[in-house]
Amino acid sequence: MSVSFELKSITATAIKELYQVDISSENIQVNETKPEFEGDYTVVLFAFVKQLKQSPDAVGNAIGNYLKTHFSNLVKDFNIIKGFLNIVVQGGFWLDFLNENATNTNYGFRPVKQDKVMIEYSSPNTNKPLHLGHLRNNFLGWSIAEILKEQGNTVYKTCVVNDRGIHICKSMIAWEKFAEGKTPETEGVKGDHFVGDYYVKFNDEYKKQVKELEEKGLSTEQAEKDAPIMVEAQDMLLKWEQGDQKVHDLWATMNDWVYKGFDETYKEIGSDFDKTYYEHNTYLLGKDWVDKGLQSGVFFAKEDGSVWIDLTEDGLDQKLVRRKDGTSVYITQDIGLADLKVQEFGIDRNIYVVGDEQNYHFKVLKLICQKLGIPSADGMYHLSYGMVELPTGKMKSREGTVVDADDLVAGMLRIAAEKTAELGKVDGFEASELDKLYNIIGLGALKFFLLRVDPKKRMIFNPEESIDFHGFTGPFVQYTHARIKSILRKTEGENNNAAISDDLLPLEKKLTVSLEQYPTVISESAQAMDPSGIAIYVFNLAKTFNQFYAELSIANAESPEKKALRLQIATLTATTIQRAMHLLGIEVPERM
RNA sequence: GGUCUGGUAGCUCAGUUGGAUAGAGCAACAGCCUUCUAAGCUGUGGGUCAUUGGUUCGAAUCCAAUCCAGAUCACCA
Repeated sequence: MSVSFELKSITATAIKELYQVDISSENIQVNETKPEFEGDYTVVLFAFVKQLKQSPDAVGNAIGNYLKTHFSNLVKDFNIIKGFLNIVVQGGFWLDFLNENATNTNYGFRPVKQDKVMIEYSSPNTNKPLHLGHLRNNFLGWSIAEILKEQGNTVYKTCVVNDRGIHICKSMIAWEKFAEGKTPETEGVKGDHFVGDYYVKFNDEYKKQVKELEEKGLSTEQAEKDAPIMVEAQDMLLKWEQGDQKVHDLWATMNDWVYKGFDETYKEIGSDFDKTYYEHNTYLLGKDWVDKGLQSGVFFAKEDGSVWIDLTEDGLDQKLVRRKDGTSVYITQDIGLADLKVQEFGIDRNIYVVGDEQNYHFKVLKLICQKLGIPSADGMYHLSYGMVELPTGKMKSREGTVVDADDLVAGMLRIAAEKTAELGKVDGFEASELDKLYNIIGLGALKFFLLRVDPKKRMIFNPEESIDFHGFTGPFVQYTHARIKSILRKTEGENNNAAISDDLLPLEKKLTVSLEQYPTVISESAQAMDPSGIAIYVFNLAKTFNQFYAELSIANAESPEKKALRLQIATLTATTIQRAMHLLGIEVPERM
């Protein structure tokens, strides 16, 4: 149990003993004491002085004295300032903590939950390559999966590939018209980019045709509908749905090109999946649920035969679930897929990492699944994240203003290589080791940049300014780890047991207190489905270590006891950095 | 128009269920490498927490209204 949790609990005990008043420990506020005051943790007294009918000073004194006498193993001393009860934790407590955890290479792993959780993330369309927005999605999904695993859950990562539909047909039509038999192999272009280029070509041609029709006097709306290339794409979609062999062959070929490209990108950025669903296999799911819903009265039919659900009582609108011609809409297959996931994996929780533009959709989906009684419907959660925008506004693939994922990653690796070369600290590295290092640093900077902000907030990325390698960044944290490892290499095998000594110095204390909070940070991040708390935490931990490092010598400490103590602190800091960064999908180097 | 987000330093962002004098990084300026890796450390300047009102011992945080930005409300996916 964490110190702050323990303090809440014993404060509740004290209040009960002293005043015979029950206050739940959750309602007691314990903060870290501000640096300008004496103490480690602070109990905020205002919250219950009214209930106890005494002044903050009186209450604080009573509680402080009670804790000091009855919990002397934890509480050493206290002081009260303006309604804040500052508590000094026994120095021995911190030493015990270090002795127990310093060599624990699994520090932070706490199996407190045993749910089966599915996390759907990435879910690309197969008509164009991945871009910066996908990167945010991929990094978030992967990180949340690791965070939930760290809490003991069993996690299945899944990807739903949107491999059918009008957007694919657009690329296909453009390829038929303009490619003259070219392939990714003949052109030496990555498959997803190759297909994406034809998607762009489609839109160029489409725009041209619309303009021509408009000049002939058609309305914009009519021109958009009548443009020959669009008509051809629609026609191709129809043929695909009818199972036309030639169309299916082309579709399969072009999708394969894209998959190959995606696989490369996923490998590069570290995304992986336990199960991949393809939309061409799932888009017909959910039809039986519409019938069941009609029978049970969850859905209702209108006169024209279309099927709806009325969500007005839930504050939403009426929503269509089956067209009058009997065909499915998008949400129908989501219902079916949600059910399929439960059948195949027996999941308790079903998390979707999808952009916030679909907030409404997922609200509806969850309500429908709950009303239909699909198992685990209550465990459905839309991990909604904000769009990544450019200073000029939204990225638009049709207008070529997207930041391409592969380009961005390549750029990050190049910058990592340049900076590393400038600093010249990696003498003796072999070429393969250097490549590995650039990869660790470049991707570390990128992932940290995207994960350090609250997922639900929109974020702005300026391609003109490269992502930083100093300050609140991945490389800063990685560098701190490398520094520690350098010391640990030199002191390997030395006595690593801190003898009992007097009080810790301020920076020794600050680091230790911070280390002790790590498991709590993980559970808060898991609870909030938000990796940014971990990024902020690990940055602050690294920063504190660097202060410690600048002020105190570890290898040449003033006494053997101090050296042992600081080695413990350094060891646990390295472990914590490594594990916390891993939860963000970021590796840390031994040297850099 | 309805619903939902968001608005904090020049820029990018933190700020736990309301708590002490609102914090980081970047950028700017001034210092620190003969001593464990300077991708580091120390210091300085920088704020009407969008606006107005309310709730109370106390509000960036809760409530209401207003302004601004975005998303969404398709027999599209």
